[in-house]
Amino acid sequence: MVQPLPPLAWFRAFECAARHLSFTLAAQELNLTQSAISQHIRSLEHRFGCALFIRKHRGIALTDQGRRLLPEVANAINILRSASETLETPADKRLLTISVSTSLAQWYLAPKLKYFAEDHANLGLRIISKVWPDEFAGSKADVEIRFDAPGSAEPGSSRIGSNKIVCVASPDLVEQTREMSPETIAQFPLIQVLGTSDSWTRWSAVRGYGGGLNITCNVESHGAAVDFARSGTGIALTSYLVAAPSLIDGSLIRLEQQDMQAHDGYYLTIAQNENVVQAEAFSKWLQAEIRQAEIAAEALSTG
Amino acid sequence: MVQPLPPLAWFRAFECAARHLSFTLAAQELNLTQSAISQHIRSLEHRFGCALFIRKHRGIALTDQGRRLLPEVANAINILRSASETLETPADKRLLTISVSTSLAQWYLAPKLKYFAEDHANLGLRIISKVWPDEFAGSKADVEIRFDAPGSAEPGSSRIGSNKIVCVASPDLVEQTREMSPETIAQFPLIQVLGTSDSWTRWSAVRGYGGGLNITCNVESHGAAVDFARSGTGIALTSYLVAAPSLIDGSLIRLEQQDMQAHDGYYLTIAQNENVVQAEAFSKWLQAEIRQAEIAAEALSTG
DNA sequence: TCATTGGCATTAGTATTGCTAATGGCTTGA
DNA sequence: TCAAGCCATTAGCAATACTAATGCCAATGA
Repeated sequence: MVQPLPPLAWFRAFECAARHLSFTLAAQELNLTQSAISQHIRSLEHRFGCALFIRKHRGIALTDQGRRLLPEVANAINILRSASETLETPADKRLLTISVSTSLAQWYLAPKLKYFAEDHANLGLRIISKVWPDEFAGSKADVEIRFDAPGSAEPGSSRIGSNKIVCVASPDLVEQTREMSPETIAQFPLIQVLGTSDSWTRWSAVRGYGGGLNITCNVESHGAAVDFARSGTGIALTSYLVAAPSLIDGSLIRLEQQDMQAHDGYYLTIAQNENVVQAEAFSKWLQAEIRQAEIAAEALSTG
Repeated sequence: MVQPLPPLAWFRAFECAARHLSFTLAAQELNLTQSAISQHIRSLEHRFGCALFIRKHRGIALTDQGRRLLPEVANAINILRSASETLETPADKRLLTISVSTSLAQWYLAPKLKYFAEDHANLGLRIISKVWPDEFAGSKADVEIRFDAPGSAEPGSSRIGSNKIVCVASPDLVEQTREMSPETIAQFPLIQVLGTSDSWTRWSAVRGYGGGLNITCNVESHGAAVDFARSGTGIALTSYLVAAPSLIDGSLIRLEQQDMQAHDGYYLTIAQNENVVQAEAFSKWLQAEIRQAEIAAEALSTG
């Protein structure tokens, strides 16, 4: 059975106090109070069942045991400190490469990445925007967020966002805020996103609409669909998470209370490498932004 | 400024997991849960800002950084473990020498030391009883408890007990439990402790009694005074802490509600050596026993 | 002689950390 | 298809770390 070693903090307190022959000076060096040092030393002595220092008025002296322990502890601490310093990459030399769908680049990274960057001032960021999933192959990014079908996603990836498909349009185009029927929606010019099965055809089936569809515009991404919709080109059937910022700022409005469950979605993968911690930080930050945007958009549509 | 090192527990978790290539096996070896190991590794990776392991299904592999860190950490841990083992004296080879006044030996250690010994089963105890303070000189005991005057006590010693002097006698001798006046007390044979200024003379002065004193018996210690008082030889003026056990068991009763503040007392000194921790443990135990006895005796006298 | 100073010891209280239990996710093998 | 094995994560609680405050003591200087 492995006997637990004392905490490193106790060893450090001991080594530092022994070097200074002073608890007070050791406290200053280690950014603790003299009380903390005193307690650490005492705990170490209790743990070993022997005194390491002789307490004198205005100072301390090492006992024989303390003298024997000191070089060993100093050596071990030096090894750990050196190893730690070797391992730590200076933050200002680190570059995080993020390969992301243009939709998310446009509607989340462009307007918001500066906030992440502020919190990670010494972290370099390299953003690569891509449209099609196969463009990501061999890209060697630390973080990848690609738009893909469930079965095609990378092993170890996780889906992000609420997985909703919504009908949105510029308020100028539709000139009303009441819920629209599928029949009315179908009368407008429609914007279709290519490369996904979440299409107007699927929308018709889900809504039980059997009439014609006036698809006048095909775009390559949800981000583009949002762009065109904002300019009044037509009604877009698009990803809620991509549309959320525009719903929040009023550039777009939802035309149906009911949303459609998305088949395809955004999948995030983190490379297991020396940047994994930064990649996870970015991933968490982005997903928080998305969630926040979706919640805010939701609040608007029900307020 | 010294950057704090990660806790040793994190390093140990890392080293052990790296050696086993398994968090689960590392947990078994270190007597933790797999969850604890996982969290330690994760914390270490966050601390260093890089991954140390590549997680695979059913196992882990070291990253380049992990491979670099492992020998350094393993070395440091081995140094600390070896140093710790060298320093720890096997408990069953330790002998605590206690040099103590016969009064305390007789009335506290003889009846109660077995309880301390039970809690410290592997600690040898050597009790040396002494009467006169000068007998302690050069005794090289780990703990000394000598009866002394305040000014003569060893530097660094601390006084123990409540510092009260009381009049006690066997209930058979005085045949009453009512408070006795000084005049009545003085009619009885009196037992005097030699070598202390807390004498019947001082008692007379404190009580404002100007008559004669019937001192028929002089003894060399408070413990002996208690002994003689128990056998009905006379009324003893003695230390409350020494008399407390006899007051508790009813062998003696107090004759005055008011006690006299002691001038002399029992002074405890702990040698600063490799037994300091055990000496302190003993010291605390004994003082707790004394306090407990005095409190119990007090409760009886006011109940 | 006495007040001051400096340094260690101790305690109480609070914040932080360490750990377990429970559960989820994922891949592999039967 | 399902069980098994292993890592990841979360919630909750116990244990620890630390500070602030204070006590004690001896040396020093006025």
